[in-house]
Amino acid sequence: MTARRSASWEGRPPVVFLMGPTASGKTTLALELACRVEVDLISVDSSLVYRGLDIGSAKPDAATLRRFPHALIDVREPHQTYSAGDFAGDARAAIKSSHARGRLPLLVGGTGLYFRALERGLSPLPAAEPGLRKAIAAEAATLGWSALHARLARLDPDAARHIHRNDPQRIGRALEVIELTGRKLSDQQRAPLRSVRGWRLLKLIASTPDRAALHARIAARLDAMWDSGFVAEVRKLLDDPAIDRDTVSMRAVGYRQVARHLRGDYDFAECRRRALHASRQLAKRQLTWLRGEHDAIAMTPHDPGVVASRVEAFLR
RNA sequence: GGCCGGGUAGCUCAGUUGGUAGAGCAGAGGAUUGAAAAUCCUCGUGUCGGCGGUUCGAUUCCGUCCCCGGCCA
Repeated sequence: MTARRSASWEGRPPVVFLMGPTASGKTTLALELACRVEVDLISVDSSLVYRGLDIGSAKPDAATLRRFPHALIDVREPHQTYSAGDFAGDARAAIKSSHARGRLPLLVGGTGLYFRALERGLSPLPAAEPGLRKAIAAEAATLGWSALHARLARLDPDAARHIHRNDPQRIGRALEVIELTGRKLSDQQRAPLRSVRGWRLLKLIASTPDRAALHARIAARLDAMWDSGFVAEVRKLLDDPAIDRDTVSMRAVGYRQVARHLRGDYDFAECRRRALHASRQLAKRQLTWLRGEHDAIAMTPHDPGVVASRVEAFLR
């Protein structure tokens, strides 16, 4: 409809975020928006980055992606890792190139940390170092995580105060950063975040009428996944010797439960039950992130015309 | 219709030798700095099926009625 093209955006170029919990209909809404406004779609989703995670991640199908190309989908092999830091860099580059072509970047997804890392920036910390991470995990296996938390309390009392003693992931990361930099994590996090916001930002949330409606959508979508061959997809991924159940991509909701079912930990009925539960818990955590987005506007996903005019008004 | 079990949190159940009750699961709220679909933290008042009786006090004992199983007819 409105073909809005200019050689470049003068002043602060616009960016739109479309956030929402799993199964909220945000992808459909983004596609409908893309039919009405000229946008460049950029995915903000920690699972869609992996090639081969298609059915269980609710990735748009190949035909849809050809018609509506998305940046940051299928940018890693399933045995590799991707991080918030990777995302912040990649997304910034994608936004920049979109602006250079005079277009509107539309970031759509449900990964709260990725949105935050992009909007507010990250402290300048080193990336994960797989060997060191493995060494710390091995140490924890013999000494116990409480011993490592105690060590953190010696090396960086402030960080230890903020990290719960039962939180192995954050204890490990803190020790990793201290080891890699020779400095306290808490000191490095105190430095102001270098947020690179040179844009005007419109934040939209795809919401459902209530929690029960979201739960119903989650259940229906999961059923459709089983019918589309989700189990076979996971079996094929696990055939790759580089992939096992500790692989980051296999910890995603649904994939983890199916992998355990395929290993014989429980039957398919139990697998379905657990996958449904995990999906609902994910949605709940996503909603917690979204409640913190005070400057975002909630939209019902079923009203693409309204959303489009909202975006048009923002561009004007 | 008779006999035997049950009826306690959304679900499955425990328990109170009579002093108005607690686990698991489900669910909810929160945290979130390179694994984030990850990793953690916190949260349990419910006519103890209804009505009566005994008792200072009944969810607990007694009676009766209702409901759900099982067996017998």
